[in-house]
Amino acid sequence: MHRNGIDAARLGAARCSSCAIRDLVLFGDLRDQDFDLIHIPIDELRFQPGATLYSAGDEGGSLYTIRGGLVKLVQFLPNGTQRIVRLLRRGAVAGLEVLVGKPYEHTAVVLQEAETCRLPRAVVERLSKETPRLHARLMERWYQSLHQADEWLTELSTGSARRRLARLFLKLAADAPNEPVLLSGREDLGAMLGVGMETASRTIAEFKRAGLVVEQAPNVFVCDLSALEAVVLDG
Amino acid sequence: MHRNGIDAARLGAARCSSCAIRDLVLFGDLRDQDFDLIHIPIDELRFQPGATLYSAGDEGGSLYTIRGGLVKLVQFLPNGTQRIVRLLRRGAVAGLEVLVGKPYEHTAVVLQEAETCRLPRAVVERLSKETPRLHARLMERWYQSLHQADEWLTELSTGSARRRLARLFLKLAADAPNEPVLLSGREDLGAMLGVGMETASRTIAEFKRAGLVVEQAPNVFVCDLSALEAVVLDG
DNA sequence: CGGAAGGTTGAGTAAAATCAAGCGCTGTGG
DNA sequence: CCACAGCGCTTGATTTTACTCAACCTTCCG
Repeated sequence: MHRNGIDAARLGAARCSSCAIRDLVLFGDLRDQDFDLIHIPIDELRFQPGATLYSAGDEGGSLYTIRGGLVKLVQFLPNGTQRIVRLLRRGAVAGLEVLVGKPYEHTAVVLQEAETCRLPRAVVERLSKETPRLHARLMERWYQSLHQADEWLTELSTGSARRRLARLFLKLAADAPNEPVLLSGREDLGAMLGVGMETASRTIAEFKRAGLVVEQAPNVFVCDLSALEAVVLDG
Repeated sequence: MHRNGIDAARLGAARCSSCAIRDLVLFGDLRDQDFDLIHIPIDELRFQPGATLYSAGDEGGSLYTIRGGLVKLVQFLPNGTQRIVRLLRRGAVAGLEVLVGKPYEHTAVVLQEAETCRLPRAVVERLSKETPRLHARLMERWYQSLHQADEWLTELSTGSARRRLARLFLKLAADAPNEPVLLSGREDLGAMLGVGMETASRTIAEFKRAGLVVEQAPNVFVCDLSALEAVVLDG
């Protein structure tokens, strides 16, 4: 089911050559002449929190470059529980699997208002045939995803709940220290760390009591990074 | 440290055009003329159990196509414990990360005698520039790795040790039912499931008592697949 | 024969799941 | 304006699970 129609706001056709975050996005080092090859417009879409970019099992029509905001990739287990396998932020690409002809593997749900560029599969395939520059970019994106997947396993699914939570905070704080870390509810937190939501809640509470984090507003955390480092190491 | 010199037996230069598993390997649909582009020989290497293809942090010189056997990719945590993040079998590629200029992310250790083709980075890059056919193959390999990483997280790092073990047996038995499943020791088993080795041992013992598996010889298991399915579902 | 490595098993402890109750918002309708 | 239902979160009590430390048992091999 495509909820794009109701959840997404179309901002207009993207003009990649004047993209503000050109150095980050998939099409970043294409040239104007490359774009002459395609005549399908690339839509720029804005999604509100809770909106779904696509659902697991859907036939993949498009990739999405995340220009801003936060998107979770969720995988459902047969038994009904769900697990968040990755978080996508500015510069990441969602839905790479459509390039090998597979349906979407995850459900992509927006956590923080997200701006995206929707790249129809045909466009990427066409450009990919013609311009080797795009290949390097594509491989980087595959690599980023794989790297994050491995990290997720070793850092967020190993050790006690305390350690996992500490590592999550550090990871989220990494690219913007001094900025508070935004989360999206205890349920999601549990699904990221592979623990129950009660355990997530209790562990957060414990961190707050110990002064490791301060919850400024619901789901907005100021972190004591060096203290969190200590938790990761000493337990 | 390169242990290849002592651990690997060089079988000779590979002739891809007459490869026995041509439809599986990375260079499977290249043509003779493609190979004219390179003059670096591709070595065919055989590794004994325990041998290391490469170590995490090494500057990546080569990719390895796994032609047979079994290889584990291990990631070490700062605290010293290790976690197996993936298993590579026939047709898989190890060390893709060198294609984006990164050092190896994991240590690749042979579990069952492995036959490999070592593809120097320069060869893959050169061929990749010239022949678009290789791109599709490369993307498939990235996809396979990413897919397996996600599966590993949701299936082998979620739920009780019983469920995880059952899912592991099912996964290993999947592509050759009726064949016994080969494992490589309780320590590795724990590192795959993210549990201690004692827990792995106890859980195996429990499965044996319940008749879910029979250990024909050390680390050789005959599995009752439907009974294992039941464990995954009902706990 | 003795030693080492891998495996098993037990007892005690720690951690997390589970079940359940209660709290504090927010939005809705009387 | 207040009552109340609903949701997300917290917290407690209990049970289950896995970790830890330790002993012991094989098997293999010098």
